[in-house]
Amino acid sequence: MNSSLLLSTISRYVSLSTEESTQLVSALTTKKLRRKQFLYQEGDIIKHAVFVTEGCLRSYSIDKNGFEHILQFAPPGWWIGDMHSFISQQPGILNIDAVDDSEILLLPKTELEILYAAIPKLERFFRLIAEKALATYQHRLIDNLSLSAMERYNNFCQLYPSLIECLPQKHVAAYIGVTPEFLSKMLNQIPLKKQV
Amino acid sequence: MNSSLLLSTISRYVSLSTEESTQLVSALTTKKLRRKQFLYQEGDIIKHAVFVTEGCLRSYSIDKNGFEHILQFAPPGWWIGDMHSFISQQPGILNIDAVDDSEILLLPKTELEILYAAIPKLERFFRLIAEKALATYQHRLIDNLSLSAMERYNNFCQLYPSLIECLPQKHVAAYIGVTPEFLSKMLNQIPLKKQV
DNA sequence: CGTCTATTTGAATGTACTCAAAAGCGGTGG
DNA sequence: CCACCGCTTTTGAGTACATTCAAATAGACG
Repeated sequence: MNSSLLLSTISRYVSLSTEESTQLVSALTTKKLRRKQFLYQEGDIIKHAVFVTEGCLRSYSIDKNGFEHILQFAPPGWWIGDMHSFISQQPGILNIDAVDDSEILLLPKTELEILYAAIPKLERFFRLIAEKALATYQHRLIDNLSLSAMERYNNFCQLYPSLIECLPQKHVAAYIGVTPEFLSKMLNQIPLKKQV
Repeated sequence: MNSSLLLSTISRYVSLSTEESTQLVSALTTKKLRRKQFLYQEGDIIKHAVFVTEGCLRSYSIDKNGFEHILQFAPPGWWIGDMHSFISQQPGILNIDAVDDSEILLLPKTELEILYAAIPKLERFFRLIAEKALATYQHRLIDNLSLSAMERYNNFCQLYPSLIECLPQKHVAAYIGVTPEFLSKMLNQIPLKKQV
């Protein structure tokens, strides 16, 4: 199983002993996902913490008009999930699927609770990454409230340069909060404006 | 010191022994804030976890055009802060001030680190509230991406019924992401539309 | 009362959306 | 290898939602 990426990620925050690492890894299962394959759909209860080792997943909601709004992309090394469903064990509002063929590690919530008791450092790790994710969402919300569509696009390109190359434009649009048509016009009208 | 609200809040997540509670409380300091008084300004480094016991604080950023965008209101029982600055100890982008005359508890980050080592249950508590806050931000972001201004306003009224009564309308506008003028028109044009 | 801030109102403007249709592009099967 | 299919992107015209700027009105507080 390809758990080395997970262990090296954890080691940037806390240092686990060999036994602790082994205990953690033994709680994991691997899963491969085909492009466009669902991992979770709206209404599901999230039973696992999900860590991406290959490919790319995304989480998104579908509004009452049928439009997708993307909350997060998860390339290798990232966690992804519907946090509300995960902590409350109630049906979630997010869909999670694979943008590319992907491989993920699944850590059952029930196992995680046991590991927290056995390995306090693991609880610290999840506290730290929850805090970091919280900071990221705070900034994203501020950006959505204060920046124009073009500024949000530029921001996205700066923050996720590797993603911009591999994502269909409509996914970028659904992340920054505009329609695919508008993003297309916005990007193609830059040269026109400069020529005038 | 009025730490009972903090202790009862914590007890909803983990149960601390009397000694542990005492140890925590001894790390706290109290501070009173007058209406409109700053606790932190953009560029400050957040050195404390801040818990509100009375009144109401808010965190917000000011964009390049001088407009305020409110990230959070914190009535009694809530934590507030610029998480990125708190965890990285770099200058923050948020302003935090008192909406009403308020009283807060300050827990220095340095003390908190010590407490984490001494009281694992406290680390669990902060993990749990970080995860809960994360879930809240995920939903808020989805709402901002998918709902109209009117729907975001109704949402706000439902989620924070006690706040709506005591906040100036322009703060509500700065939270849901519209101009004060537009919120005013929106609220006053409902009856007009219904009369026609 | 007077001052300061918040709210309301109006007209003009702008940003982004809707709907429709065409063009591009990648994969698949004949 | 080409033809076709489905999906993405582009383009255009018309529209809607929200902003800007300005000015009037209302409220709060010393």
